Amino acid sequence: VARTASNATWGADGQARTLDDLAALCGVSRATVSRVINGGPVAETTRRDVMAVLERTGFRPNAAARTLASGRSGVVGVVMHVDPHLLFQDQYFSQLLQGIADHLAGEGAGMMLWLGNRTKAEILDHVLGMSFLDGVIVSAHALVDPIVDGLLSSNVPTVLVGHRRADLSASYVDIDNEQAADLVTTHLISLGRTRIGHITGSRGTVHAEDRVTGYQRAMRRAGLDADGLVADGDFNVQSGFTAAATLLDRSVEAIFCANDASASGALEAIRTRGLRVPEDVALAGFDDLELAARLDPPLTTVRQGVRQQGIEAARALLQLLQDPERSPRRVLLPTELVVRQSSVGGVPRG
Amino acid sequence: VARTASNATWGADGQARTLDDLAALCGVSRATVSRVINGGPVAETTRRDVMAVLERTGFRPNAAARTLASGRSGVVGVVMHVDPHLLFQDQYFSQLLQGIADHLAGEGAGMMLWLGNRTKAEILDHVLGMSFLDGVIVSAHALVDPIVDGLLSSNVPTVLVGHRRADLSASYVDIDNEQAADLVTTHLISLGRTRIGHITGSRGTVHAEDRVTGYQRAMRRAGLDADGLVADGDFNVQSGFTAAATLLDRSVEAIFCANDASASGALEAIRTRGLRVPEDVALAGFDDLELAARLDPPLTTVRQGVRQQGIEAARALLQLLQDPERSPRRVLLPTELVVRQSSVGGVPRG
DNA sequence: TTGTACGCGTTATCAT
DNA sequence: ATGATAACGCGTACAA
Repeated sequence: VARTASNATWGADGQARTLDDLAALCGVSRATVSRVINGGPVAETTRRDVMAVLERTGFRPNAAARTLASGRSGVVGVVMHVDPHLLFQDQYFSQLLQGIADHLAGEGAGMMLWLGNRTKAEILDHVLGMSFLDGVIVSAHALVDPIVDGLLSSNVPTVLVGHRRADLSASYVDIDNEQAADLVTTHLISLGRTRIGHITGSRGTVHAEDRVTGYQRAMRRAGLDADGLVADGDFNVQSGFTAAATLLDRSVEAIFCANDASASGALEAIRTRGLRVPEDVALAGFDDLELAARLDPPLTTVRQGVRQQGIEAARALLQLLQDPERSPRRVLLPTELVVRQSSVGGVPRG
Repeated sequence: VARTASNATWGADGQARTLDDLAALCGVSRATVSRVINGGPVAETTRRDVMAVLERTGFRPNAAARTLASGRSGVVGVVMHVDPHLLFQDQYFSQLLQGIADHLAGEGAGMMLWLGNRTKAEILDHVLGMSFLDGVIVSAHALVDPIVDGLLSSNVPTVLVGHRRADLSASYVDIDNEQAADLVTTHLISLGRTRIGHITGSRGTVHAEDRVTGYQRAMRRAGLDADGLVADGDFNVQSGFTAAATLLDRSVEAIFCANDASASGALEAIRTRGLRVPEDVALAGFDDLELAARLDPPLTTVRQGVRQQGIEAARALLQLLQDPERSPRRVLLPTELVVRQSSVGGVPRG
């Protein structure tokens, strides 16, 4: 490579590799070329000339140098630290990821991704090590999570998907899990069932705990007893099957599952006992992923726009980056009860 | 912020922000601190002292500056440009992604991800714009793909997952689709069936075309007629249902589907006609994702270690980066015929 | 409108 | 073993 005083270099093919190369090629200063690239004030004729050379050489600015000089990389981190078995078993995280990726790509932002294949401490360290990141989106589902804590106490702009009580001053996108769970439970109660069980999600996650709380609230309000009618699951199909068996032993007439996947497991368990849905046992899930409508019978559930949550999280982060002085963004997305045949499809009981 | 001649800065909290800060704090030169961080030759006592300050301040080197100076970022790109509907509908891409992410994380490498939410031209441009990437892994499934072409003709170290005839000189990880398809088809033939149909994957993809070729090869070798017994699908459940209906009209006795998802659709179509699997129609898929073993009856299929392909792709890329002079890495992973009840489970026919 | 010159925070080379 | 000092390639005040 040849090198001049102002660090211009040419590759073997004669292509321009640095701003100085183009400056020399165009007979202008490096600053002018930089202005053409970044949309600064440049005479129209000059711009035209430089653009031509730019096209011809296929020049690409060095991203690292650009980041170092400007302090921005155009790249955000996305952290979804989830048990691998849970990660893509249903479409929850896929949809979340797609929503985020869609919006970021649409805005021209890049995305670094961390999935749950290391310890939380390692991931936090790695993410913070990527100091060029403009910001981070992190799934905040666990009640105690060093990654979330670490990011929030760092100076990296951060948006949570989900939130804990302690995260009230952070930026986040979430739904009102408690309210939604109350709604489904109340729906099941309105069918005339009294022994209504609940299959929880993974204990220790915000989603699971809030949905339990919502379920209990609805039961209490209706004067119904929820004791012994809560069986722990972990958002998984298999756990739904197992937990449902427990509840069926206690002769429940309805089951509200913390998500659609566990509801599909519960459905299987009910069938296995020779019971009918919804005649003998009414069933409801949570999420309204594709799966729900395809079950037989189609599943009553709570629709939460998971993909939309991803989009909103990305949007919130980019807004935060654009205007760092702005106060935290907090987005609470609406949910909707979707009534299908798993709760009201059969012949009414009473 | 305070600033000395050698660009040392302190944040409001007194934390060290640059190497020069630590140098000043330790009473050594910036070079020495750098050596401590990167494992250069340093006196044991000095190292201990610097390490202590390093811990205390929680110092993190600026990644952009490091990349600019060293020419390496420790970040690789992963491009999976796929139709959103196909992306996470079955677990193929999830598993691939997880394999890649696992290995990269294990080796301490970062990962930038591009999914298929922009045009190929836009994605290629964006990826090449991230000039700090040490290398790229790209899914090469389409027969014509500007992303793959662009990356291969760039000077970015690239590993393909899948490959076309034209990519023989590139680095790639793949399986022998033609051979595997031949194997399944031959298995169905060995059951005594003669009218064996094939539901293709998305035409224009390497996987789909190679599997058609393998199917045809097996049929020809057995002296069987494949004319009119090939129905186009697109790797999707729905397409499997539709294509199977077509084939059933032509009274096939067996169907080989290009993947498990379309096989599950075909299964549904067969059932809808009141036919039995495998007594009336034997069925086989491709991939052996979780889905396959869970179908009723469990699906005969070809096991390809999708997750393993991801791991191997990541491994190949990292090897390439470690030793750039090395010749291209080409990995052809084995496949395995997994015989389940969808082909041999019922009462034999003849 | 354009050019000059400095700064971004490292790594790496070369003396010492 | 350690310390100057020169890259690395770009952004951007400031001056012209």
